[in-house]
Amino acid sequence: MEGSSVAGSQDGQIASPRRAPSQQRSRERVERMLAAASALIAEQGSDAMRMGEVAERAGVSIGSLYQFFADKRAIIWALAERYTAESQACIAAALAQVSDAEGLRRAFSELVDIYYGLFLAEPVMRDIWSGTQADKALRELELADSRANAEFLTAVLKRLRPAADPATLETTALLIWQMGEATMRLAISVGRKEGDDLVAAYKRIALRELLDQQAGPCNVG
Amino acid sequence: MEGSSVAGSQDGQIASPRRAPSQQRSRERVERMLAAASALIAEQGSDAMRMGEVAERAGVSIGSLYQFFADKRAIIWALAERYTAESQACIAAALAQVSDAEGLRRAFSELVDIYYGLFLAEPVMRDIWSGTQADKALRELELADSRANAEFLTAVLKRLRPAADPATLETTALLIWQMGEATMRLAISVGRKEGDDLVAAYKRIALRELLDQQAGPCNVG
DNA sequence: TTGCAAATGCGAGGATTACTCATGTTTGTG
DNA sequence: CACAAACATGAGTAATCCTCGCATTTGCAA
Repeated sequence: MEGSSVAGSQDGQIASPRRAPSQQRSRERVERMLAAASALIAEQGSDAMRMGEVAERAGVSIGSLYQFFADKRAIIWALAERYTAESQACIAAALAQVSDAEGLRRAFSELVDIYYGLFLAEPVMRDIWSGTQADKALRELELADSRANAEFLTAVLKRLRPAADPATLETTALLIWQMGEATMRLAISVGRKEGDDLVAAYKRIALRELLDQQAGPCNVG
Repeated sequence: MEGSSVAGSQDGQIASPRRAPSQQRSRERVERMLAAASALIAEQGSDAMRMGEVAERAGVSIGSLYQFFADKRAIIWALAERYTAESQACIAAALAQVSDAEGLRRAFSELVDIYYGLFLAEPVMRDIWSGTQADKALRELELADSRANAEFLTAVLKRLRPAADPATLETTALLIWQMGEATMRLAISVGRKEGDDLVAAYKRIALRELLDQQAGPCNVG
């Protein structure tokens, strides 16, 4: 977010932070490193990605790699940050204009489709979010990302239902969002057809909840 | 499931399988290995668990460890299998007797509470299911487990709604279940109070869907 | 231009760790 | 008791992440 394309890593203990590239030359090299890492993750998964291979493919030495990234996770983190920033902007744009129930229905449906497409199309994002995150820091980034995304949903709900309890709306939005991500993960790990069905079912369930917020269950006794 | 408490591992390539303990002595040693691994995972997480430390704490040599477990993941796999078997039995028992809507409501609610309690109380299960699964095989085990659990839910739904499309019921059950697991993961990674709220909200959403299966959205459009 | 400090680049080597294997020991069984 | 199979051992191997001292390039002020 704040111009930090390079990160030190953390897992409770702080690893030595790294220099941010200040020259044009090194900025380009860092880009090549990230591109190489992205390609390797797409091919083999982040777990099988080797730092030496990243360096080789980027045309730099292993030492240069570690000049800008504190450790292996820092590279994955940097890539993840890019995706989250990108998708957050997309989500904010989709939900910003919503002012009524029908608008929410359309925007949410479209949003889910876009997200689903992203999951299907981006091997790197898929890998990073799909369980290869043996990493506390990454999980926390994911949680922060979920919260930020849910925030947009909360804002819409508050506009549509000003009388409702704000805390409840926040909980609902976070849950709906988290459920959506779980659905995506499930959907991409099963066949395409079953995945589509699952996403459609999620849409239905989520929309029912989002649009019918104030009512209790319908015909349950 | 079939008396196999010891597993070889796989990730596409099959690692050399290991001997199953046939003597009383070795069965006890294998138990000590699993207990040691469980304790270490509870303390530090499976990622930080060191094979040498497992062996040391179990009072066996590193060689003996590898006599019964093909690799590190095989130990985690074995522990995970125990938990899934245990929880599947629990779920089957809870849902077997359900024959009407009110019964489903009670059984499902109780089930979610039990599962939530399990997540909160079992550091090992939490660690294994909560993202430290940098492992394709484990994710597949989790998916198989989800399917098996959802199967019980599907069976109930089919009993309650014999007229409904079976494929739709299956999709719904799987999705509801996966959403539940996602909710648990989220709930244990936020504070206790927020976690409880999330679980409660999940219960409400899931039950609305489970009990109101055949109807469309209530007052939408 | 020149001098110099800071930034960048390099890769052999240190450190860690999962896992193997040759060898010795124990157990069940005819 | 003999003997094969199961079990136990731990030093050694291989793979990999990351460090560190030193060489080179860049920006900039004198």
